Amino acid sequence: MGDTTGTTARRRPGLTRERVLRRAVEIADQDGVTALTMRRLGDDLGVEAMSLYHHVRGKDGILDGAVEVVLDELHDAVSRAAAPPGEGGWRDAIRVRILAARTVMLRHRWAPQVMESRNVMTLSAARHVDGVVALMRAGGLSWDLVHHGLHALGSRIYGFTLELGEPEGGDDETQAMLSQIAPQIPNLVAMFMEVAHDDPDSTLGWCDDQTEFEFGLDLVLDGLERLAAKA
Amino acid sequence: MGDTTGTTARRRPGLTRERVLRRAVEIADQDGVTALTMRRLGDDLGVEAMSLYHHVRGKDGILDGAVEVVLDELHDAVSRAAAPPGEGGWRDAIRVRILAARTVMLRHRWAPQVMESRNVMTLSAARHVDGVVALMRAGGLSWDLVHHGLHALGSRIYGFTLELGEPEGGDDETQAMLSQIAPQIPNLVAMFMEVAHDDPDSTLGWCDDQTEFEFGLDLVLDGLERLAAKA
DNA sequence: AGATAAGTCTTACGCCGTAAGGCCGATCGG
DNA sequence: CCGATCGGCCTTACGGCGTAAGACTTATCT
Repeated sequence: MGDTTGTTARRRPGLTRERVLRRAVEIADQDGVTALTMRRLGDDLGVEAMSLYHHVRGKDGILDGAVEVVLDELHDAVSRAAAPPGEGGWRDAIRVRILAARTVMLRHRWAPQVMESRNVMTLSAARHVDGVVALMRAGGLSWDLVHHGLHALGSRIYGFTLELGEPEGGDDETQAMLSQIAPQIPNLVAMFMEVAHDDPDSTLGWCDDQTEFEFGLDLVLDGLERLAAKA
Repeated sequence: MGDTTGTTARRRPGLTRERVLRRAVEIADQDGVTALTMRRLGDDLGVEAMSLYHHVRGKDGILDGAVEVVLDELHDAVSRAAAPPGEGGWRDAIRVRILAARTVMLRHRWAPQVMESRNVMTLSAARHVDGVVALMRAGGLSWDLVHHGLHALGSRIYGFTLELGEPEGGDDETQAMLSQIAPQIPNLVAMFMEVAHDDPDSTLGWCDDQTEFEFGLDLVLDGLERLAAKA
């Protein structure tokens, strides 16, 4: 009380929560989230690891903060991409928002993992979801349908779906083992052959992430739209 | 060569890969995957941590193996649940399989996290997917639609979807903060109020996982069915 | 009986997150 | 102007992690 100047700071910090978190995101972007270590982060900032604790709650605080940075970035991207209200249907409006969110997530490949591994329902996350909810409501969906719809979208609402077990058939060993077990999964093999045939110039990694993401997204949005129309 | 008895074992092991992995799963089930550590696992088996390395590739091998155990369990459950072929549509047949898979995942809450965090495309996983592919093909879906369908299902095919940020509004602090930011997420708040009103006896955790899982699953399966019919 | 080799244990290293406390220097009350 | 105050940073240390290296133990085979 009686804080005349409005600041009680006795010394100007060389470090800042912002600076710490921004560098944390950079490290995770460049070298993966496992490289994001208190000592490494301190080194990168020209500081001892323990000094970080004056600006951040600890490792968990850094992870939370890094996600927060990404979500802010997501918010910006979504805001820029959002069409003025009242143009087109709710379905396409949501589609645009989510695809904008996805462009951010693609810049921070570690973020999905981290977000899934902890309870991320911060203000920035909630505001993004809130925006989608608003569009659904404006489109005439019932609260109940909105609720189920959010669950159906799942993490897709943030622009990502964690993918299990891409083929990854690079090295000879993998190839050999694959041909070993191929008889036990004939349908999968047939599918690979067929789809690879359609798109010859891709020996591996032949699944187009963007296409598959949009396919799944549209499947869900179409389903919701149909349920909304039926009601 | 010339191994007359068929076994070269010089000494009966007190440990076994199977015993190690089974205990690993039990630890993860009981105390979470962070409690699954080499020393802890060794202790539980009455053995030093380093002894485990003669039966398992290391920590990664244990994690992979534990997932493998779960996937085998999943395979059993799915096999038992699978209707004899030719009964009913492919859609419902797949639905039954996936819901059976889900019962297994609910017994091993750590498994989704671990499965997402590494490339799980082992034989048991592949066979499960292969079975779903077979049903889709029998139902007349094109290879292309099958492929997209797998992506759309995502990890739901294994019976789980990782959920982001359940409300979790237990303690007073959370409640206070929530009422603080409520004005910034009016639509979400309205939805919570409405849905909570429909189901009064649930102050929190009011999202029925099973219901939501099935809703999302049906949304995807319905979408695929419609696309298949249109072709 | 001696050799062999698998199974287990011992020791040790370099990481990790962080608790506890000391030092420095900018700011403020007098 | 000066000494108290306290925020910012550093030092040291602890316990836990995964695992490399190698010694010991013991069941089996020749």
